[in-house]
Amino acid sequence: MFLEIIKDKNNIIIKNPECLNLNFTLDCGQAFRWIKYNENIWSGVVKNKYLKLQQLENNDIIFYNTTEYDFDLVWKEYFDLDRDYVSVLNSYNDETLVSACEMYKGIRILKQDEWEAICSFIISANNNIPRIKGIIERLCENFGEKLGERYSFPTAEKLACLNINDLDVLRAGFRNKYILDAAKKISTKEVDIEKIRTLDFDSAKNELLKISGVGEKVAQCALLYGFGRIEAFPQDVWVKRIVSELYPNGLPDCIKGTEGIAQQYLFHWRRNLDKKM
DNA sequence: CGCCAGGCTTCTA
DNA sequence: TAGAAGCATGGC
Repeated sequence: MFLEIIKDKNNIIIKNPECLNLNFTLDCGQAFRWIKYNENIWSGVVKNKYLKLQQLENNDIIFYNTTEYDFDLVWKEYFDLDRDYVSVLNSYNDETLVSACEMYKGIRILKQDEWEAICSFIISANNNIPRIKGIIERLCENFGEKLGERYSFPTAEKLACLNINDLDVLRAGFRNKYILDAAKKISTKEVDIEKIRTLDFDSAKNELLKISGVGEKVAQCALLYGFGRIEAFPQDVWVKRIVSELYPNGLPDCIKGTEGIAQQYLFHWRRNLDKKM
């Protein structure tokens, strides 16, 4: 998309970006590490980069203490800024989906670190979002590196060296053994992230399914949020609800190829629907 | 207190 | 191959 980027002292500012709303994007259940302070200021850590950013009333987004180099190398990809979301959303002609996109325009699919996405969505299994965030925060505080005011996501190599009971501090219950299995298989490249990047969708998914604790849904999430495969369509209980209520005979044709984006709008819309009732 | 959560593995028929 | 049970923990 067209971006007007301004350097302001140590900050980078995107002027009025099209289809990028931080409050929606950073808190719609795709990434679990963003913390909101007052004044629409958010802090997070991505790939060993601590970031504080803010969206102003006029829609501008300020990346605090960010170099152009880091913006181009890290944040452009992370916020999926090269994708034309306006065209994608305009291509949807399903009534519910159009309505969801109008209400929540500005959600983008974040391109997260692959390992972090795999591990995070293993933790997400049969869990709720507030608790997922807590477990992941404890994972980072206990086993990550201090970065600014936050901690990095621990590497698979770091976690692979731990004993199962070292993970008790997470209070993640039965998921501890899955986290450890994932860390071991990723760090030894028995499941090879670099290779997965090159594979077609089904082969990539089958690689991820070798990890204990990774089933169909977690694999789809890892592919969507970690590997940037926007054709993935993870179905949690909410999306299953949507499919059975609205699309019992199949998904609308208009989402073909961008299922993951449609899924995110529908997911957010459906969850907030229940909250408001 | 009971139901449920961005599910998975294992057991059973 | 399909369906149910069991799982840890805690949000609401």
